[in-house]
Amino acid sequence: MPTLDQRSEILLRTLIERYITDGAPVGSRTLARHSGLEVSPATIRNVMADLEDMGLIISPHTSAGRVPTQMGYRVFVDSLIQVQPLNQGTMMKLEGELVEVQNRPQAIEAASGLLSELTRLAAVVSVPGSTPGSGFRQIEFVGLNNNRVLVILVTGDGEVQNRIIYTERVYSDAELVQAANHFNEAYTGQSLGGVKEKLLREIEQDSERMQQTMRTAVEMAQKLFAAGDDDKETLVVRGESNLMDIPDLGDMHTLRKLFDAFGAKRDLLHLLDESMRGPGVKIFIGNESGYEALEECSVVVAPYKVDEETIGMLGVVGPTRMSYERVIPIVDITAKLLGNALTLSD
Amino acid sequence: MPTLDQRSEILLRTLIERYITDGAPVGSRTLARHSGLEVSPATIRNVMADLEDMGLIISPHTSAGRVPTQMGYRVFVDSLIQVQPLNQGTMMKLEGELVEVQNRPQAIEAASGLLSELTRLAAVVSVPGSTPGSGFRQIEFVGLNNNRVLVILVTGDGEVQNRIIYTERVYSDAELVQAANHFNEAYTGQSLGGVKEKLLREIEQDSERMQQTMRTAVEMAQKLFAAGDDDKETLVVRGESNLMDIPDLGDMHTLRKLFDAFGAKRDLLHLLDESMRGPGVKIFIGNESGYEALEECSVVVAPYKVDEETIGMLGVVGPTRMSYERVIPIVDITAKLLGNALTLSD
DNA sequence: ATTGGCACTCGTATTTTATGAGTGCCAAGC
DNA sequence: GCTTGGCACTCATAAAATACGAGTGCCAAT
Repeated sequence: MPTLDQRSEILLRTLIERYITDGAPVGSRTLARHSGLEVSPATIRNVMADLEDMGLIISPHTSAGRVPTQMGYRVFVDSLIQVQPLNQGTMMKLEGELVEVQNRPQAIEAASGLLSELTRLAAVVSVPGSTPGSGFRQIEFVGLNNNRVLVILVTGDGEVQNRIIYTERVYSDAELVQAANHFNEAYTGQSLGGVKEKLLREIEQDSERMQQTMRTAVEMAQKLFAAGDDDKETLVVRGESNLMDIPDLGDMHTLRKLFDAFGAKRDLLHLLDESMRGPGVKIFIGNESGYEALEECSVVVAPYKVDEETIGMLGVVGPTRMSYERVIPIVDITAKLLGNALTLSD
Repeated sequence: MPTLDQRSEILLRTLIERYITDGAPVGSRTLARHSGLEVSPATIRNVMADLEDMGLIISPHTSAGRVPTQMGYRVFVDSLIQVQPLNQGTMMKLEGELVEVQNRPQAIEAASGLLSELTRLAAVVSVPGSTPGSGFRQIEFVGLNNNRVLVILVTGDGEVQNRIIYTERVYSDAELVQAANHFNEAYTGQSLGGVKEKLLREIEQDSERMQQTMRTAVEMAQKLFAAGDDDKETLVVRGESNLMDIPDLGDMHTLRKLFDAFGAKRDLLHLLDESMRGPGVKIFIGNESGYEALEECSVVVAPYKVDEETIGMLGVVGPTRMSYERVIPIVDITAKLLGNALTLSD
């Protein structure tokens, strides 16, 4: 990264700020008026030429002003940005709506809604699947018709998973209750991974010698683990339609690809997962994200933590030309508040 | 509805068919060539003038051809349409993917995916909430920290609902188990409505005289009903982005309103609910739906039934100029197959 | 190093002109 | 009394011509 002298920094910053608010290429005269520097447009033109040589700004055509390049934005968010403190009202709103939340889905809903509403961009929140660390708490088997058994699994943090398994024969209610009791007595409090491991060991033993109850329990368990994790980590997207009002993303083709990405969720989820390491707000500008659909976009995300441990990510997707100064603190605070809300309610 | 003679019908039908495929106003010469009638353009112009007087077609401006009005489309779908039998391949695909489905969410997912893929439009599927008729089957209470109790309710059809209730005091595991037993013994198999009613009667009695177990059970029940239905009927929308490729909905403003409607879900859900009565495919053309966001759209929906009873709706949203002849049978069959799949798996 | 001056570029908006599909109407024909 | 060819007319759309002006790069002067 080439080093910039003070004046260049000021000019680059004001250029980007103006471009972000106006959306039009910024010329030397405008810049002279708004930079606060007491120099003529001609001087500024010289500096601008230098900035262009460095690859920080570019002019769309000969007789237009300059616009920031991706690298320009990068420098801006890394070292020039002056994030705005959060407006009193929005702070109140965020706290208000996130505190009175009762459970996890409600919290996610509130956070995504608030994010998209406050930033007027598309909000994304990654929702962790089965919390890996949380222990086994209770299990119930409910017999259905057609050799099917409904399994209800409650984990330590109060999450409920249920899935249906198909069995080879019909089990009586009594058998199912016994099997459940076996689990509940033997494994309560242990981690799910631990339960799985112990069970596999039990299965290794000659099943002929097991008593009937155990056998039933073991068959259930096998089927259960075979059914696999039903609840993958997933992604909530809200306020996509906000992006349709943004002229930068005007052409339908770009927008279509973006919406497809929202629908598929896979790529976005991957992007969020990858940036889970490390605290604080992360920003992907344009193709930094590595996904074609996000070429014209920036992604601003932050991790949210429950009990000091990061369990998911949240953020917004918007045009490269977004108001980072306004968006960053919103994403930052929302992540913190969501973490708090979940810590309290879990 | 003014009656049309044979020739007018043929002309209206071919005009609409051509307009649907080409998207451009249809003139008298084109119509003469494609109607199969052996008459001159001049004659056709006379008929077209009549059709315009009746309000079935209209010309965007003096020197363009004609396009169908809303009323024109209505007449078309009501009496002129010649629905195409379902393509062999798509039939196979529908059956294949909908048969191998294991549970309700999976089925809904498959149906919406198939609908949007086959029609290249936006698919909507209404997902019934707590099935009102299905009986009470089993309940479990799991104590959490902070005076919270997790309630797991299994209904007769194998659906699981869970919600968290807040209690005034801490209950021991034993108390909770006893309370659950009370419910499970007393109410299994009864309708949810019936359970609620009986409980209210129990509550009426002086709670002083109840034994402790009953008291606990009753407190749980009160809290539970107060918590209200968590799982409302909801709506799944898939393939919205298909609509962005459709030139008819080209202007961003229309599209934005449409996507907002998809996001809010309320209006669409209401529309689907209202048309639940009666069997078969229903079509709302343009503002027939009564919602501004759908002004430029048509909605094609059909109810799906489990055990002879309609439990939800499914269909597509697309431009008024959609290929009804192709879409109607797809929606129709998908509804039937989804019903079958759910009947088998429930 | 900074600045005013100046010729030059080039995207955008506006106007002009041309094109042609389609119409309504009329008078003649079956 | 339908049907039809003929014809003048309309008007959206596309292409070409013109005007405008914001912004630039460069240079000579300070």
